[in-house]
Amino acid sequence: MRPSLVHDFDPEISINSGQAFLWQQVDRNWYGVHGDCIMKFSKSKDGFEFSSFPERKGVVRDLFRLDDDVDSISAEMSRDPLIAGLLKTYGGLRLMRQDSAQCLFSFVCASNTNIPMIRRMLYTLAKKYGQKVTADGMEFHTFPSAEAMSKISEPELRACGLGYRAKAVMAVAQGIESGTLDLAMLKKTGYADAKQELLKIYGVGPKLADCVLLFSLDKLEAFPIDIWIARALATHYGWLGKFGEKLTTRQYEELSESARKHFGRHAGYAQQYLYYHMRQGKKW
DNA sequence: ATGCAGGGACGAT
DNA sequence: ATCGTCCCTGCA
Repeated sequence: MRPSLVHDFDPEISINSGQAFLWQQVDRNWYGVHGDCIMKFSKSKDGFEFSSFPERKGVVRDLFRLDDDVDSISAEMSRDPLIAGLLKTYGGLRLMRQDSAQCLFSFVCASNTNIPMIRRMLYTLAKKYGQKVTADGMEFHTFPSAEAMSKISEPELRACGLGYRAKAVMAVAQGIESGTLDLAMLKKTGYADAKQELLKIYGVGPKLADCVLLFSLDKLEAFPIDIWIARALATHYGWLGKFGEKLTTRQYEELSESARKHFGRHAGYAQQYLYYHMRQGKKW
C-alpha cells in the first residue's frame, strides 16, 4: 500500500478509539488479529506501511474502509458544530470493517465489563483455540472460527474468563454454524432487518447489535449508545435529561433513532468520534 | 476491607 | 416498564 494513498488516515487513532480489541504495539509496529489473519502496520516517515500474514490482497483497504468517501461523510457530519471540531482534532480516525464473526463474538464478550477484561478474554480464546501464525519471528494466534468456537464447552469458555457470557458465545457460535445467522447475508441487508436478525440471538441486545452492524456489517447509520455515548449526549446535547443513567430498550431505540436523524446517514462515524473524545485521558 | 464500576442483556415480577 | 442478577477484576 503506498503511503500517499492514506496520508490523511491514522490507523493508530482508529485502533485506540476502542472499536477493535485485539491489537498490540511492539516497538514501532502494530499487530492485530483480523479473523484468520494477522494484520500489521508500522509508522514510517512517509506514513504507514501495511502487511498481513498470510499475505492477502485488498485486506487493508477492506479493514480500514479506505474506499469510504471521507470528504463527503465529513462534510455531512460537520453540520453538527461539535462533530466538526472533533473531525479536525482527531482527523485520522476512521471506522473499521472488522471480520464479522470476530466482531460479534467480541462484543458479546464486551457486555458489562471493561476493555482490559475483554482483551484478556479474546486473547485467551485465540491462544487456546485459534491457529498459530508466525509474523516477524513472533507468535500470534488467529481468531477461532465459528466452527471451532461451537465445539468449546461452557466450562472451557468460563475458563477463558468469560463468566456468564459463555452461554451467549455458545449461542452465537451455534447460530453461525447452523446457518440460522448468516453474517455475510446481513452485510447486504438493510439496517433494521439486519438488526432484527441479530437480536434473535441469545445474549445480543440492541447495543451489541449496533456495534456489530457498525463495525463489521457496513451499517454506518448504526449508532451504538454505551455509557460514554450516553454521557456525551447528556453533556453536549441535553438529550438524556428525562432518562436515568441506564436506558431501557425503548429509550435506547428512541435515542439511537434521534441520533440517526440528527447526525445523518453516517451517524456511526459521529458516534466513534464522540466515543474517542469522551475517552480522552482515560487509560482503559 | 468492602464496594463499585466497567462498551448490557436476560428473566421474573 | 422496572429491577435484581449474572462472572470477573482492578481500584478506591
